[in-house]
Amino acid sequence: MQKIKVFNTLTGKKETFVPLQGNKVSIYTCGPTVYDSSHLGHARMAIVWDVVQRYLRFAGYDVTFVRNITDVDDKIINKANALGVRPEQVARRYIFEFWRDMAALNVAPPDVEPRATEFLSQMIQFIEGLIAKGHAYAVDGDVYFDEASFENYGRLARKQLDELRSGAREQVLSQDELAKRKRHPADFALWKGVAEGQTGWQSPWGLGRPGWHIECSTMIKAALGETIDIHAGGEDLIFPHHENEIAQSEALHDKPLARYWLHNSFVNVNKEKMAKSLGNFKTIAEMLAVYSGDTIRLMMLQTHYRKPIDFSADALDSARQALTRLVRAAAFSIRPVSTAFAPYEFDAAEAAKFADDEVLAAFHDSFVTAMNNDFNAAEAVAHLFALSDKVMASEDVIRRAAWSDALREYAGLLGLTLADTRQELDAQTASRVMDAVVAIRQDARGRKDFALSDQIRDKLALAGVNVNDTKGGATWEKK
RNA sequence: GGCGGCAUAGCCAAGUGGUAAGGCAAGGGUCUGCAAAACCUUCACCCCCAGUUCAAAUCUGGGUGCCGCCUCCA
Repeated sequence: MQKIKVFNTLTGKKETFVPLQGNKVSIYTCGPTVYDSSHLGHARMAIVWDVVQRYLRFAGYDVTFVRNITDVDDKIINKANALGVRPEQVARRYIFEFWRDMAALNVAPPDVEPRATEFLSQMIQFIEGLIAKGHAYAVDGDVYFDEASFENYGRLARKQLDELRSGAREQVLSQDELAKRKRHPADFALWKGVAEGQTGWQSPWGLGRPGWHIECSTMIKAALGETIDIHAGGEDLIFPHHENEIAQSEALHDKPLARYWLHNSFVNVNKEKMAKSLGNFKTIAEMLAVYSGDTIRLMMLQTHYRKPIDFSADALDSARQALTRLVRAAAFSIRPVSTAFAPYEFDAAEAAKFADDEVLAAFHDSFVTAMNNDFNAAEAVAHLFALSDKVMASEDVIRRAAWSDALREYAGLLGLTLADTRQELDAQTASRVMDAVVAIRQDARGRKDFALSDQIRDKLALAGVNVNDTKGGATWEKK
């Protein structure tokens, strides 16, 4: 078993990863709120935890990876109201879009993908449990978590409850109604009452909707249990989202929610966080129209996951260029390219063969050493380039193929397909190529070189394209 | 204001005590009708100041600049 070090936000240190039970590893990450298209920031999050999940399986762990879908949310409801459709329709549309984006980025689907709407009764039970233990209180159809009743509040984000007070009070002043209801300004909603006719569910406190944080606590419990190994997400979720999850779950269960808290940094634009609210985002679909999933992934992985990435076309162009070199080297592999949208599995039997080759044994060691150090994919990628150099420089056909196989296998561990698309023409390129051929033929005709122009037309016909000479010039069409 | 983080070549970036991975770009060379690819090759005293140490990009203190969280947010 590999000795993997991970940076734990809870302690602020790198720690040796030890699962709770043997080699079983439970991971939960907060998935998308499906009210709009996903942008590159979401792509980074998905890619980072996809790689972690893949690497842990590679390292021999029996991983259960859970990523939820938040399909109950004010933003979804607002959008549905604006469009005059039902909230489920908004959610469904963006769930499909999210899945499509993930597939294009070769992000393996999670083992379990719970949706908030499937867990309403469990959430209500969870809240009832908190009230019974004196950690929550109901007021006029709302239920709030009583932060003063949970002494560890603020431990993850390193915040003191009294420090929060000043900031929170300003919020509350503008919301008099809330101020009257809450015991402490920083208390957060577990359940929010809504008026008849609005989107909501029946509960002991009347019609209402769950608060944002309770769904994750509830789904973690349902899918993985009361204590999980790894809880991961974007660093902006540390506070208040993850802090509140801890408060809810630990207040109810009296045991740690997660042993390791891992957080990824952002994608920035001009050194500012890419965010919906700032309007500086690029959607995944927009970028996929220009760059391949592999290119986007390589760009993301060349920076360590806890460091911000400044987004730029330059960075993507650079990654595309670099990727081409890996693809060329991987093309010597005789192994099939797998781009199936399926849970990742490392081919251990195949990899065992690599150990007989000293070049590959050394490569394996350096790759694993890099990844064991808090998933340093940037360094691991550097080793891929070193291996691809060896492939390209080798004249031993047998070894070259073996090295290329390994390149593809380990790249796959990082989620890179290295699919060779160098000779796949998109419609636009094909059209330009035809224009070029037709122009050359026109030149030949201009010189009355009919032997050449007829040869071009015949060969194109064999290739499935008819050229038609008209008064306005030559046109072409597929047969 | 409180808390946390970052500062490495033209650009991006890894590296937590022993004298700087990798990618992009650029220059030289081999090959080549030309070009591309490939191969060989060149390119950094690590923001500033002080300190600890035989030894610091790496540790400590101070400074400067930038970012994130404290409100929805990956």
